[in-house]
Amino acid sequence: MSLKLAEPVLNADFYARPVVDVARGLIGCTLMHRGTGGVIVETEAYHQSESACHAFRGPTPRARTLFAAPGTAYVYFSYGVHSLLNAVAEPDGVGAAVLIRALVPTHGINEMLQRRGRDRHRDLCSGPGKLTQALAIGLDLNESVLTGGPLAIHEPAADAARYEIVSTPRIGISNAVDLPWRFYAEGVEHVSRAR
DNA sequence: CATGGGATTGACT
DNA sequence: GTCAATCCCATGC
Repeated sequence: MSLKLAEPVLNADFYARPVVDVARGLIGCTLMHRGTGGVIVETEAYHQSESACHAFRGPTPRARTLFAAPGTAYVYFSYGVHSLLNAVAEPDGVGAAVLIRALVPTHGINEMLQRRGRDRHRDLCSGPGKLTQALAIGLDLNESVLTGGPLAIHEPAADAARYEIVSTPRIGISNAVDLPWRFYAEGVEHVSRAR
């Protein structure tokens, strides 16, 4: 298996756009970390202007990363159990990011199955905490660059399937529940399931 | 400094 | 359907 994908890594210009556009644009792209990865099929947008975003109260120690340069990885720890991965968007100084919520596993599947301790493909990366476990993405990668580091997101292949993108309210939040800022690829089995 | 909650998941009733 | 796990960090005194 090759270590690198043929498709180019998304650059800072891709991320330096309105966060909702970036969230839609990331559907179909491939997230890779050291030989493991998959195609992004579910995302959510967060922006400092709305109260569900960690950046809503300004650049606190945790939220500081959200204000970093576009294409920075924002990784934080949730429920004392899971790391969650976001891609920082919008120009430098604006607090906004896209939460990566689900992948179709494509690379290093055996390794990911081992890390997850389960044998069902469908459960490998079908949630924000699952995919970080499968790809071994931890807090050490917070503030790392997605545009030229071990963690990277690649453009879709030219012959990749074109997904129909559906938008819904975001999952698991108690503020700004009305905004339809969750995006997923319609009909894909690896999208996170409603509880 | 003490306290409370959370962009979740898996196990169990 | 219900609940515990488990820790970072935001908030308030």
